[in-house]
Amino acid sequence: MQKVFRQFYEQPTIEVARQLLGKYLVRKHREGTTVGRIVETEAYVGPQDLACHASKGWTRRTEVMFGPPGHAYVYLIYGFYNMLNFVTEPVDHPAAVLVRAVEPVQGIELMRRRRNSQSLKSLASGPGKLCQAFAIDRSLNGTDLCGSVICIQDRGEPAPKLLATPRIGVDYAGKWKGKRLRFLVRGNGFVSRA
DNA sequence: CAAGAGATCATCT
DNA sequence: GATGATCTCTTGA
Repeated sequence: MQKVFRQFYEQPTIEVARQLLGKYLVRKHREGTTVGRIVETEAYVGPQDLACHASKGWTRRTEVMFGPPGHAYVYLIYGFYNMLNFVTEPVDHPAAVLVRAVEPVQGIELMRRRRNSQSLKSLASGPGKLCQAFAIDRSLNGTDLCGSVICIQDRGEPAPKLLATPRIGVDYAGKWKGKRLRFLVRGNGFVSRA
């Protein structure tokens, strides 16, 4: 039950994305604490990565990615859904890991209420769903992951078996669209898609 | 079950 | 003024 330190996030983005699988996302909120086991992530590795928002250069939106590692990058997509990312690598290397799915562990009733859904599998099996279940929105952009609002716990379980696939929804990214930068826990039923 | 449409808005051009 | 790192619901078989 060890909180992950900042130096974990400073590693190469792909390493962070892989090592996050099997760790626990902890979100503290006045309504209660929600916890999920991370089962799916995607790496957005830097300015040369055409699928990474930072490939467009520094903007107010991507500012957080240019800062120090171990902070949350949260943005709104399609006018509806928030996406939760963790900033990785040293200052001035803009990169992040998108957290795409978790297996609900604690605060399940709270998640059901927020998601208006009974099915355990649909509570956080996708980046938008996850943010809804964990009450994460743009107001949390820039949150320090070494604080108490959002953090990652290593509960000491051995690294799960992985599967690497192309990332979802980045068809516009040219030669980067086919790169296998999406990582899932093999055989886990809580991923957004097999 | 698969496919398609529609919802809705912050951000950047 | 265009455009998404998505999800849900409806349709039709």
